[in-house]
This record gives sequence, C-alpha cells and structure tokens, in this order.
Amino acid sequence: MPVTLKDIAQRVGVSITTASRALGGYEDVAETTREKVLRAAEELGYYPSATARQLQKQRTDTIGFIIPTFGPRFSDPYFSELLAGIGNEAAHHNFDLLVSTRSPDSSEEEEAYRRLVDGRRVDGVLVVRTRIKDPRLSYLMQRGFPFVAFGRSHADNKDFPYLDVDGQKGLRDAVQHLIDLGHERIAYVSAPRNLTFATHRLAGYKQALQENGLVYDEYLVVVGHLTEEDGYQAAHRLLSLPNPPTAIAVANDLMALGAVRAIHERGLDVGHDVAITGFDDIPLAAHAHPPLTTVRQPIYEIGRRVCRMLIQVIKGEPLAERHILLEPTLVIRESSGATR
Amino acid sequence: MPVTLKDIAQRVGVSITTASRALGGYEDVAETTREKVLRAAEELGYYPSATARQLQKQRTDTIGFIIPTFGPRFSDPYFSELLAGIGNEAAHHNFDLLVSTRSPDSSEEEEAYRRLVDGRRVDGVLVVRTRIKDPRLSYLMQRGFPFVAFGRSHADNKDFPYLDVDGQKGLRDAVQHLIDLGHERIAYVSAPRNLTFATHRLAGYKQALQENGLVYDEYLVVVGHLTEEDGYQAAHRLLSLPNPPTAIAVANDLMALGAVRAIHERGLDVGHDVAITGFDDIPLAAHAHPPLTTVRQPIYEIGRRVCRMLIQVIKGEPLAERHILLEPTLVIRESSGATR
DNA sequence: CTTGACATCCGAAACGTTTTGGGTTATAAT
DNA sequence: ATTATAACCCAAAACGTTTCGGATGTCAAG
Repeated sequence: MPVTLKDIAQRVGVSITTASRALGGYEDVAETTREKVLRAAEELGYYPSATARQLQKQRTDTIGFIIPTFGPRFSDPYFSELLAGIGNEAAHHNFDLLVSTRSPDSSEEEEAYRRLVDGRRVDGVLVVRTRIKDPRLSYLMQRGFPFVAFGRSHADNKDFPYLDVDGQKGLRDAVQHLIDLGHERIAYVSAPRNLTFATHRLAGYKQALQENGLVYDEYLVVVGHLTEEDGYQAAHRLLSLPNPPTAIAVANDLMALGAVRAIHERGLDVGHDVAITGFDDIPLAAHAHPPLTTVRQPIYEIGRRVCRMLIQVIKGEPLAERHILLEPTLVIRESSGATR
Repeated sequence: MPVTLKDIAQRVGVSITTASRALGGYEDVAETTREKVLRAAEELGYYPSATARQLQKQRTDTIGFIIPTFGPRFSDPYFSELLAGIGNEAAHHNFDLLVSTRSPDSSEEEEAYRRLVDGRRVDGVLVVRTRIKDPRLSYLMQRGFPFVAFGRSHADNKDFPYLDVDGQKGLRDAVQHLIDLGHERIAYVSAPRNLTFATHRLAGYKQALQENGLVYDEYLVVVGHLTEEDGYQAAHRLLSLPNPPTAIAVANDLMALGAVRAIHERGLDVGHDVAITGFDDIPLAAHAHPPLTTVRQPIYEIGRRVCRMLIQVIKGEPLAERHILLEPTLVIRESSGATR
C-alpha cells in the first residue's frame, strides 16, 4: 500500500493538516516540526497521490490530444513531430498528455472527446486538422471547455483561439515556383474537401494559375487522403491522362513521396520529366530521393506553441494573440527540377 | 459547474446513494425511481467525474508510455506505429494512454516514471527499447508495479513479463541473404551497445559470418543512434574505407534509409553497387527508392499485444505466456539487389 | 494582571464517487 | 398478532488531499 499523509502524521505525531502544510512549505509550521515531517516523508518514501490532489484542486494538470487518423494506424511522421512538440512543451509546464487516435467524424471520436471533457479527465484539449464544419469545435465551445485549435474553421462563426499556417500563400508560392520553371500544365493533388486547410491550399493553387494567366482545369485536380499510397495512386492517375501534366503540386509531403514513387515506377525522372512539390517539410522530405521541394511549416515548433497557448487558456491568462497565422516558406530542393 | 450526483439526487428527491445505485444498475432500486434518476441524469447532462471515481476505486484505468528518444523530436515512424497499436488496444479496453517522450537514461526520464508510478497516475506502464542494465526495470520491479516490456534485459536476472522479437535470427537471415547473393565483404551498422536488441542483432550478424566461414572485421561495424542522419553518416564512413564493403546490413530501417541516401549521393546504385538491408519494415520501407529489403517485425501488432498483456497484468489475470519471442521474417525487396 | 500579538497547531469540511451495513415499510407466512 | 421476508432506501465511511476557520499557548507590552 502506498504511503499517505496519514502515515506521516501518525509517525511524527502531528495532524494530517500539519503534515500537509509542512510539506507544502507554509509558514505556520515550526521549523523543527517541518524537519521531522520532511524526514518521515523521506524515510517512508512518500509521494502525493495525483488523483486525490486532482479531486481537491479540481484540475488534472493534463491536456488531451486526440489524433484524427484514417484507419487504425498512423505512420504519418507529421503527427509524430507534432506530438513530440506538444509533449515536450506540456512536460515543461508540468502537464501530462493524454493521447488517443480516432478516425475523424466517427462516433468513436465523439465518445473520446466526451470521455476526456465531460469526464473531466483533462483541463483542456488540442484540436488538430480542423474541418470546415467541425463538430469537435461546436462541442467544445458549447461546453465552454478550454481548447486551442491548430487550424481555422467556419464553426458557427464563433471565435476561438487558433494557430494556423497560411496554406494559400504556401501553395501559391509552390505553384509560382513551378511556373517560373516554365511549367504550364500543373496538376494538384488535394486533400479531402472537408478539411479546412484543403480549401486554402486549393485556393492558393488557383490563385497562382490565375495570376499567371493559366486556365484552371478540373481534371488536373485529384483528391487523396494524405497517405503515401493515395499520393502514389493520384500521380498514376494524372500521368495516365491523355494530356498529362509536367508538374504536380501536392497538398502534403507524404502524398508527394507517393507521387515520387509512382513517377519512378513509370521510368520517368522526378524533377526533369515531372516536377513535384510537397507541403509540410517533414524530416523525410530532405532525405527523400530526390530531396523534395516543399512548403515548410515548422511542425515541431507549432506543437510547442499550440500547447503553450492551451496552457495559458487553461490558466486563464490572456493570450497575446488569439489568432495566429504563420507564413510558411518555400524550400527548394531537387524534386522540382530547379537545380538542374 | 459540472453536474454531480448530488444535483441529481436533489432534483429527484432521493439520496446520493440511491442515485449512484440507480445509475450503476443495482437491483435494489425501484423501477420507477431508477427511471426518474435516469431521466434527471439525462436532462442535467450528468457525466461522472473520472477523478472522483479513480480516488474511490483506487485505479485510474490509464496506462503510461514513456517514449525514449534521443533529442527532443522523434520522427521515427517506428514509434508512431507502436503508439497507434498501444493506443487502439488500450481504447478497446476502455483504458486511457498517458504519453511522454524523454531521452533515455536521463534524470528527466527517471522523474517521469516517478511521476506516473509513485504519483499513481497510471495503473501500469509499458517499457520499450529495453537496455542491458535498465534502471526503469529495476525501479518498477522494486516497486512491484505492473509493467510489460517490449524487449528483454539482464535486469538483476529477475523475472518480468516481456515480448521480444528474435533479433539474432533476424539479422542472421538478412546477412545470410546477402551472402547468398555473393557478398563477402558485409558491413554492419549497429545500434548503441547498451540497448539489449543491439547485442542480439550483432550476434546474428556474427553468427551468419561464422556459419559461412567469413571473418569478422571490426572495422566493418559502426554504431549509429538509430536516426536517418546517423545511417547516412555511417554509410559514408564505411564506403570511404580503403577496402569498402559491397553490402551493408543495418540495425533499423531509418538508418538504412540514411545509408541509401549516402549511396545515392556517391553516385552508386543501391542494390547493384552496394546492397542494403534494414530491420523493422516500417511503412516507408516498402515505399523507399529502391524498396528496402528488411527484416519485418509487426510493430503495430506488437503494440497491441504488449498493451493487452499489460492490461491482463493490471487486472491480475494470469498471462498465457510471460515471455514471448516472436520470429521476424525477411522481406526481400530491391535494395539488396536480389531482384536483378 | 490583562491584553494583544504571534507562532503553532488542528478539526472539520470539501472535492465526487462507491460501498458498507443497516433501516424502514409493506407484504406474506405462521 | 407475531414474525419472517422482500423491496426499497439511505447515512456514513472511505479514498487522499487541501483549505478554512479557529484553538491553544507563549510572550511582550501595557
């Protein structure tokens, strides 16, 4: 059985209150008593019960993070990076991290949020990969529960704290880069339409075309579920077109990597025969073959920052900025053919 | 303020006990009362406090998982897979998952374990990437705290439940495969020596050499920290040797991917000029360029299985097998040059 | 000798559940 | 009329903390 305050109190011959206050560093306990309590705690190996403390203080010092994944597995390095950022920042503030993975818009996802929020298992949650109509946000706002989102949303036009990356600018830059390299037939592998960022990035694609007087061809836009496999399929489909593109902008790196594989498989040269750009700059992007031209968003840092914002919200501290829009930067490597 | 049993009791006009028992499905409450309680709970939006329950039941229905990472970030898809497996299995048993990342053998790691274990934040922990002398295992065994390890250890020769993959056989198979392809000068990129699995895999490498009458050359063995970058460095070092190897077996896929990059960079052809094998079969291995010949361990499944074992231990159920040794299988793809 | 101030301590309540061990009432059996 | 039985209910304790509001004792000042 674990050691409790009661055990210490008994051994020293003081009340539980005094034991608690001695450990807590309060002023109204005699120095000699404090020492005795401290020694007893040491000898008995006392460590306070997190649960009891949580019940009394009405807070858990824990934040929740439910990762939205299609299918059970998530090999997406994007989430690993994000998780690492969030976890380290949380630890730095002495917060714990409760993690689950659920498929988006499923009843399991809804239950998982209830479990954390209504069950008061956590003090706040992080919502990532926001959707255009996002039930998670409506739920949290309706409950008045502390949260911060990575990504914007149209949720009821209500105001909530978020951090996002300007995907429109990101994709505009990527496509402009391809155009500068002389491409005119540029395809786009998009993300599922219900994801907010999909809209923005698609808008950036269209914007770049328009600014350069290129026509938008809907056959050149296909949608993938952000997995390597979907990127692979998408590229094959695009390259089988009667009039195939010479460049493909892709909505995220993982799919871009899949596209690269498809191109190789067709005996084509990435960067020469077909140019590719990605989005995210996951660690693997720099190490791909060829290295991937991509739009960089500092995922690890974003994780830390979003987590820091959430902790501020939980503590009731005012946020310097409730809405943050980060500018991504284009990272030019070989897959777009710029270095040839 | 959240709704409590008290609120329900008050509204219905019964005691807290009765409210609790009505919700709990006990037999000794009248059907009409139960209905009233249920309705009130529904109307008020009652959801029991996890913390209060935990305190009373003296269990948290939570398991802890501290990911050992060098450096703050972890882009290792290996852990994503594992985490997904663990998380899904945990959810399936209505357990939560508390996650942190800490560098191995650091004081932060030790603190993190204390926090979870001594603070009784979790009912059990999962220990992965065991070390030869593993303070985590000693600590947990000394506390008598429920845990299951992924990996063996020499910890005090004491008995503890674990699941492991036969790395010796895995590496032996990989190297035998390279030998069968005609290679005689085979290098090995090993893992840090304090990791248990490093010893086993190295033993497998040596075993294969010996069984085929090849001499062990210590200059052909270099150590990396399991990152892509270290694999890249290691391959460069090996290929700069006066008498460079024609094949490199690597202790894990991520480093193997780095080695592939180094080989490309030197203008050499992976599989033809230099053969490469990895270990793990992370999702990216199949999608690498060229696809990676590797030793497959079913990481996602292992995560589920280890988690299931832990939950059994927590519940006090007997384990069918306390020590599980899985046989990995060689997956032959192009990087070893077998298909040419 | 009284008063006030100060230093030290502690009982009890509170946090929100579950569980234990009755208690009450009505009904059925004797 | 008494007793046993069953059906239903609840007060109180317990889980392990923290905190509120005194209580007690000592000592110096008046």
